[in-house]
Amino acid sequence: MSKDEEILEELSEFFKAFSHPVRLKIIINLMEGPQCVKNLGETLDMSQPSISQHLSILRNKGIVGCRREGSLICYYIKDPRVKKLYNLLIKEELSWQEKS
Amino acid sequence: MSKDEEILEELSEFFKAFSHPVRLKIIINLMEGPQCVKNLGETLDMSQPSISQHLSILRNKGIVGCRREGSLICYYIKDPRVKKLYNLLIKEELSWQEKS
DNA sequence: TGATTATATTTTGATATAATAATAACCTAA
DNA sequence: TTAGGTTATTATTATATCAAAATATAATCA
Repeated sequence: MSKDEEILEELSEFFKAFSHPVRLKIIINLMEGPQCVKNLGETLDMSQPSISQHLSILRNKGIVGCRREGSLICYYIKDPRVKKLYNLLIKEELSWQEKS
Repeated sequence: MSKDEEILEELSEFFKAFSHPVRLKIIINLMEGPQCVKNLGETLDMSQPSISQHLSILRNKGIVGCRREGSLICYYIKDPRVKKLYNLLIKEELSWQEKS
């Protein structure tokens, strides 16, 4: 596979991370700051395994990172492109977010 | 479904359009200007039905539009978010594109 | 150590998406 | 009207994704 093909593969994988409403929710929440899985689950009102599965997808793509903090595992946005994308296209669509 | 849920659904569908390398290629080509299906097929070296299927996906999401021009059908970028996204995240990753 | 809380992984079944081949539809020109 | 070139649709099969349930792992605390 050529260099350009690889780039397109990687880019499409990046966008695939954003192509599910639950993952979008997770990403939007993490944009406000690092969160542990438990908090995410409570905020989004979803089952723990479901949250965990989507987090592992985001982790495998390098979109988010995580660190253990005692008994909790704290997730945070890792890929710098996320912030760009959030500011450019996502933030302004969200009615519950103030535009700054 | 709440308003916010709908927004997230729509956004995730938008990103899904970019989550396949062939669709990315098509979009990148169309960013340089409108193109007929035949040209796209030759440029991307892909089967006509495959191109046509991906174009119909992009069409259904409102990402691209098309018009007939004689015996050809000409596709063009329709969703204004595409240009933003292209300039922000895609252009700079492509080695064959000059950065402006 | 055992119990509890927090998180991850695996499995299963349902659904969606993909590639390919075959066919249909549409336009133009002879 | 027929032929040739262009595009779309359909059907099929393979693969990927999804949600949900069950189970496993890891840390903390009694």
